[in-house]
Amino acid sequence: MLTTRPRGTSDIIPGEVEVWQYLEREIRRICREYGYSEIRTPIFEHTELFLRGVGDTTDIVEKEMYTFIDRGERSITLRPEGTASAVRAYLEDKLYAGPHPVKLYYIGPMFRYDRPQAGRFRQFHQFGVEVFGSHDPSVDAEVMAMAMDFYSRLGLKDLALHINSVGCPTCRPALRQKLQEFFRPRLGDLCPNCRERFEKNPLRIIDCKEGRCREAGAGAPTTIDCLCSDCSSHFEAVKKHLDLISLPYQVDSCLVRGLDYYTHTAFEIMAKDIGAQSSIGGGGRYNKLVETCNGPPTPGIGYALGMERIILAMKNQRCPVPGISGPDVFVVTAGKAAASEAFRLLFKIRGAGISADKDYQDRSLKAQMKYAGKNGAKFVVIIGDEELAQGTVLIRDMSAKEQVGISSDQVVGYLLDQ
RNA sequence: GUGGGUAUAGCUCAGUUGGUUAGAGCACCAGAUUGUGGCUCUGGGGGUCGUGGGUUCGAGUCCCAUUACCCACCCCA
Repeated sequence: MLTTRPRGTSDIIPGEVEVWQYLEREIRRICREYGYSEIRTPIFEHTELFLRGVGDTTDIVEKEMYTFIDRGERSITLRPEGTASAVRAYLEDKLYAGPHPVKLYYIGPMFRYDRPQAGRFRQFHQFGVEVFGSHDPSVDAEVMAMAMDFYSRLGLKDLALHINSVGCPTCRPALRQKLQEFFRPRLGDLCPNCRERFEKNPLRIIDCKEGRCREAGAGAPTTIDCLCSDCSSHFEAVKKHLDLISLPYQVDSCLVRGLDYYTHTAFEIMAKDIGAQSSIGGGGRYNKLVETCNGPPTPGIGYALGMERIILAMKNQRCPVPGISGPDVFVVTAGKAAASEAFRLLFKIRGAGISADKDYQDRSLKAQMKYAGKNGAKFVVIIGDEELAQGTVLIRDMSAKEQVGISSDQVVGYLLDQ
């Protein structure tokens, strides 16, 4: 072997690809039902899009981006997430000029330079949705509901929806100040990481998973304590809408997502039993992001899930995946002379829209039958010297274990009737 | 970026205190049945034991290094 696949990437091979195709089918179906249209954006973008969009103090931007200089000396980055590109396209392709809200979805690979572990890869796949142009809290609820609906369609259970409000530029400064006042005397108790966050983004301290920071943060002011009246009433309305459709959730005032663009609503869906990387999807509102990208003031909300993690959860919970069927017909030959006729017949059968295959390994009749059986062929068409001489073939129904002889020009018609 | 674990056939794994020619199951191929699949039986192919050093009369086994993978921290989907 010349080389292996790069670290943190994977091949999706036959036998595994079927669950991906199933997921993609279900994604397209639910998106159509909820009124989302697909958008496909480039896999790489100008680096500045993510610096501005995702936020240059985030871990993603600081240490996880695949950034390189192209031959035209432009700084290019393999997209680490989908929202920034969607916002860029919303502006660049002037989607803001059309009717609102604009509801988009995407499926595709994302890239983050992390140490791989269970449920975490350097190239991974996200399905995400974005809604531009509505402040309505019912949209927040609908995005969460759609996510939960999607999981339940796949048969996933035991998921927890955590929600929070992270405030807006009106209430952030007050929260920031309160947090700094609270943590200033406890700075020594915090992890080195959080000591840096103290200046840059004190909000993140209450979201830190380190034991010492959790202890130091006990009793710290929460985002919810400091919400301005707009944020507060929006959050109450979101919860009301979730209640209206009886969607269970838990308020987690420590939930602060790692992307800078979130305002108001933030949420995350957690799964047990998929390892330490238990977040199976997350999102939130980003009412200032379009402006940050030099667009007109436009509210937005989005959500994304990691497809690898979904598949992991589905495996662990033994969720059924629709089976893949073998070819409808397998053409088997006995004797060299029959091969030409079999090849001609194979294409006639395929020409009628029936899936059909044959042996390519010069195997014995018995081995061909075995191969056909293993591949799940529904019917086997058998041609040997005798059939060739008589202008007939045998058609064997594999599950019924019965076979009939018919004239070779009636084969397609016979198969179509089955 | 930090820590722990693992590496033997295509896959899952045995391999004792270092000791003859490194095994099993599954998978693959063939035969039993010279024209008929799933079951059974028999046989076969396939391994520089991750890589590079070292210790030893002798290393899959012990030591060192290295790489890859897995898991966790962190971060996130």
